[in-house]
Amino acid sequence: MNDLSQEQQVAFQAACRQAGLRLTPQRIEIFRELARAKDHPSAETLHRRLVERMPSLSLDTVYRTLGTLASHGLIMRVDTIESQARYEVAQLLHHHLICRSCKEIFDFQWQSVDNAALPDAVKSWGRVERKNVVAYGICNKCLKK
Amino acid sequence: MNDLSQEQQVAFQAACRQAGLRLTPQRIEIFRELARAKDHPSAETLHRRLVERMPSLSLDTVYRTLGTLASHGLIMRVDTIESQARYEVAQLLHHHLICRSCKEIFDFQWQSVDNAALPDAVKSWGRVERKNVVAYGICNKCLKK
DNA sequence: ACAAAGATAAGAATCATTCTTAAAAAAGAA
DNA sequence: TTCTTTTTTAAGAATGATTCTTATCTTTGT
Repeated sequence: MNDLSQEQQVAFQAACRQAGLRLTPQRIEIFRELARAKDHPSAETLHRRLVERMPSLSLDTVYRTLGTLASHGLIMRVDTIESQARYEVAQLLHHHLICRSCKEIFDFQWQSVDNAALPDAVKSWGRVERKNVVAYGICNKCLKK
Repeated sequence: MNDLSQEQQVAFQAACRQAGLRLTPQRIEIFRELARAKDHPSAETLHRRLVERMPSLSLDTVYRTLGTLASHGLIMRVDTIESQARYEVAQLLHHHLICRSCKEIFDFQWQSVDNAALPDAVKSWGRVERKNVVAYGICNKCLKK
């Protein structure tokens, strides 16, 4: 646990208080595990990892907590065409590259898109809050198989 | 049914043959309905519409057919964070604007992104096949509520 | 028209997620 | 601290979306 995650943890706790969410060991551990994970895990994957440390943690709590945190903007649900929902801690702006074969999700930055204004046709649609690129392809590992 | 959809239909049938997929009335109607729809419908929505014309059509066939056509690239499954899968006919390159409130999906074009090369960091990842922007916000209809 | 392979309908089964309920824990007040 | 109120949790039932199984029917090439 380095300074960054320490800081992230403190920020998380402050954000919970501000949102009127109680700080429970479950929420703290679920957030910590998600922040540490780099693979945009599903509820089930997170639960599998956490049960080692918190044997009584229920899968339902993981689902419920991820939903709660996402609805308060503390974490993000990732856009995918998979059947299982996957999550990530809302980090600095980034985009996703998804392997059609192994489903691994790779984060990348693309500031020219971040800074670009959306086309005029979109202006009359409503209020746009965020925009992300989702690219699909086959990663090198899978290409070699 | 105008010339465009007529043409689209012929192209669909040719693509099925080429892919070794048999041309059944179910597949033809499912594709036709999806091509006509502008709302990126789910399997259930499509089934509801089609049953009027094809009373014996099973929901399972709609699911199966959408899966088959998507795996052959004839249609696309849309990236969303919804629980139901939604589909669209693979049209000319476009992007999506999704309303967080009513879930309506609006298509738009953004050629500067289409033509832009991905950042260098991505080049070593593998083979990228497509890239789409997914923007979230609240549409005007919902803002007025 | 005929055989072989593929596709469909119906319903059972499965997977992912949410709901229900009673018990346990957090936060604020005394 | 202890009490009180309200939230959160665990467990398992329930639901929603999708897929599988099987027997029957169709398409397609001959």
